[in-house]
Amino acid sequence: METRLAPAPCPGPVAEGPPSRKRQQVIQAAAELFIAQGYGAVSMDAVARAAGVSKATLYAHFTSKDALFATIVGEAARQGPVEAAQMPAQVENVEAALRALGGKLLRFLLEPRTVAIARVAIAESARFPELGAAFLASGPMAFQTQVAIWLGRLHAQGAIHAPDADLAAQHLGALLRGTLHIEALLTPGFAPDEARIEAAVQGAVGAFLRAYAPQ
Amino acid sequence: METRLAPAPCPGPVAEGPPSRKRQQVIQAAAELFIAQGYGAVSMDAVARAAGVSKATLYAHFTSKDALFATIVGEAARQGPVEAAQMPAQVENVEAALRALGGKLLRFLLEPRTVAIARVAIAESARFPELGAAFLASGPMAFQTQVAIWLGRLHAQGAIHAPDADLAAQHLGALLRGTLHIEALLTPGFAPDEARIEAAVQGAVGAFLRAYAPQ
DNA sequence: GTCTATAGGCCGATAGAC
DNA sequence: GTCTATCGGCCTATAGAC
Repeated sequence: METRLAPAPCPGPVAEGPPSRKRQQVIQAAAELFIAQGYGAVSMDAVARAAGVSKATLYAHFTSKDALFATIVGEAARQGPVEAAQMPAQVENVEAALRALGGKLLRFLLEPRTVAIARVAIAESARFPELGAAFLASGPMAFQTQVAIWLGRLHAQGAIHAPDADLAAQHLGALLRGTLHIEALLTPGFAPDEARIEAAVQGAVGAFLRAYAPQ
Repeated sequence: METRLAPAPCPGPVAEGPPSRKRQQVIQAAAELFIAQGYGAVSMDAVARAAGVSKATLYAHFTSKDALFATIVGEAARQGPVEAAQMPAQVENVEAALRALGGKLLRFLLEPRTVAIARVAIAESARFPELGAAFLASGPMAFQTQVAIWLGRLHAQGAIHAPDADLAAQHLGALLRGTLHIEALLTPGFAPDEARIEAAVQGAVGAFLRAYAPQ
């Protein structure tokens, strides 16, 4: 539900193994490898080598390659896209606020790391269903829920006309993603220039405001 | 590497090797396996077994697993989503026409086979860049180009107001996809009920028409 | 062209010393 | 906890008979 509003209330270790130094090395190295190359292309040997530990140490901390992968991607998905500060309760200029939010979202979605994580999550969601669900819930859905609340507030203020705030949030997100998102997912090294991003944001916000203008 | 760029005009041998019976068996079996399970999870043994041939025969027709995979997915991507017949030159009821088109597109995008192909293409686009590009060009982009032409015609007729038909087509597609597409990609076995699909189409077309109404 | 049989290598996971 | 060394298996790809 909430992305990154407050630090976790329970700071203790959660699942398996203490947060030792080698364990952190493993997690960081594995994250880089899995995100960059995907599940199948990364061997436990490669993880061990990159982390500077032996394979036996690897298996002392994670019971299997699957478990390691699930841990890595699960944590990576929990990095929320936009902070709540991006959606102020009171706005004087709706268009400017939407453009700021849209620019933040779209730029986040197109970051190479974000794209790589999404690609891995989509690729392995068939093998790890709970992983796909977790990514969906803590990523796109969490963001959309926040936006829906915000748009509902704007509607109550009369700044926009969106009786169904959930649908409006879905439409806003969809318009912003446009085709850039799928292009990025299918094109390794995709990096649109700033002008195209800004144009996409402007076009999306324009269409959204025409569709959801007050009266 | 033997990616096919242009669709074969008619029957007849295409790339390498004659279209023998065993070859067709291999292609069909490999397509099913790759689409269902992805590149890494499918072994050449499994393909040979499913096709009812030996591995040696496999390698007699395809030089490597990579080449076989590229052939399969390249052909799968070429199955266009919507025929041009779905976009008549003259429309009396714009909303009804958009709903028909949108329903067709969304239902196609959510078909299990379509989702599986998209998932595989996204998953392996890092390893096979030309594959991602081919999928993008012959899938989403081809459809969007057709829609843009159609919307441009509607604009000229005064049925809608879309001075930038390309942008309008992008927005229409985005609104239709909404969150259903990404949900399907991340959720194995995702099957939204008809009511939800119809509601999504109706909401998307409604928003599109408000944003692109003539005056 | 198609088969059987196998080469040769890399992978995930473990045993046992320290 | 961490290491070195290794096992058993499955993988891609090939050799040679027919």
